[in-house]
Amino acid sequence: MPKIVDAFDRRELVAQAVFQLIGERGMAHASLRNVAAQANLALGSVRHYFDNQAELMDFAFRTNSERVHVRALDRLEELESKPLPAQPELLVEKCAGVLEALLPLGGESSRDAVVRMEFMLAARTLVHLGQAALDDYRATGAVVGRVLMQLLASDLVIGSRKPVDEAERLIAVLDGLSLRMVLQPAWATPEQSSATLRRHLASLLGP
Amino acid sequence: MPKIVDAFDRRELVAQAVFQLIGERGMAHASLRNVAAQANLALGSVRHYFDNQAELMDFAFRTNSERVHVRALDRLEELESKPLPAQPELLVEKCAGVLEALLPLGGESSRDAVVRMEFMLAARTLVHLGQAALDDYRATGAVVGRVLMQLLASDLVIGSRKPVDEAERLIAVLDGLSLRMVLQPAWATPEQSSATLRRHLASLLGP
DNA sequence: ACAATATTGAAACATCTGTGCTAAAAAAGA
DNA sequence: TCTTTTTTAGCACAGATGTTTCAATATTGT
Repeated sequence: MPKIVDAFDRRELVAQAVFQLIGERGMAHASLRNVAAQANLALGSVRHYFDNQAELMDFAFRTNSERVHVRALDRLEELESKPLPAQPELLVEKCAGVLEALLPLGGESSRDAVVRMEFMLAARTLVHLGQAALDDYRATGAVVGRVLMQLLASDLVIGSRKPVDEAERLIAVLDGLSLRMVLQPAWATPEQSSATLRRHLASLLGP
Repeated sequence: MPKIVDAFDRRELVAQAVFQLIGERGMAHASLRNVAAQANLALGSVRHYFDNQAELMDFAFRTNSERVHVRALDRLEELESKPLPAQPELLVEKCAGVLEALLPLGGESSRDAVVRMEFMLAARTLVHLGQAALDDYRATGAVVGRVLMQLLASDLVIGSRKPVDEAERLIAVLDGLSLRMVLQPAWATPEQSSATLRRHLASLLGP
């Protein structure tokens, strides 16, 4: 029997190369040849693990989406496992900590968010990425929804806010902050966005 | 002297073709040949009015950006020219009317917003579009800032909100709503986004 | 050592891209 | 009508892309 290279590892290594290329030079430069070069592989090798470019892109998209949401879900489950803090400030802090996993606040999460945005926009016209985009949307919707439940359940909430409405607004805030940091990182700093997110969450509790 | 075709009209006609292509098939398909075909022109003709593809894209970007902001500024100046309504509901309605010019709520504004988003993301890696993207950001920042001034000046505002902070948040809401409608028009309807925007504005006045 | 087969490498093909260059067509002044 | 100059059209080139095809390499079980 021949050499057995763990196919999963190999595919993820190629996906990493895709992320690097998209992050630094944009989706247009994520060609098979560029990806192969970035991963130090031959074009034939890449095509041995992925039948199509479409399959490669779908895999990379889903891998990226999973990375982001796993980060958020880890923090979320840690939040849900403990009793909620009684003070509003602490509660806001906890919830913001979860949601910040969805923002490009530096390090790995920054490149992930950029790549995710590129994939999302690409999925608008590349039909074979449509399902992955839908799955991504559902995943972030679930995260935001669960965080919001924690907030609104803590009888600290003022007035009668409809959870669905506030989820819609909170998702908009998150997407907007994310978009701005991706497109104009010089203008939208992590500290600024972080603070804006916290202010928004606080405004859901106090007036 | 030869035939004199109004160069401005011609350039805008070509830009229209660019918008159509980007809106329907994405930035990647906005090649010179596709643009020429879409505009019923020969490749040589397009190149007669634009030296580069870079120049064409820059012109199209700025034309698109101008369309969006002119729509908003028209409504804004009409708002600023009259005394502010005393009732909170009417004030919110007026301000929302201005800001809705920045959202893809159907008709021409929908395609404009989609195209604008594609250009913005493209400008992240295409350096020759960087300046146009910056100018666009400044323009929407100015619009949002002026609308917010109207709101906060109307001694209806509750608590002590810092205008800069609220501008940041409002821009995020607008960008987020816009992004979602562009990427998932089936999930984010105009009515929904419109309502969310109004709720956000109302929350700046009442608790 | 040998054979089987996953893995790699490379060449070729058709298509598309931006750009440079040249020449035809067309229209308005003389 | 003739001339001038914009406008249009088309060819050609070099480069890049996805895909197909086929041969060479390398590694593991026997």
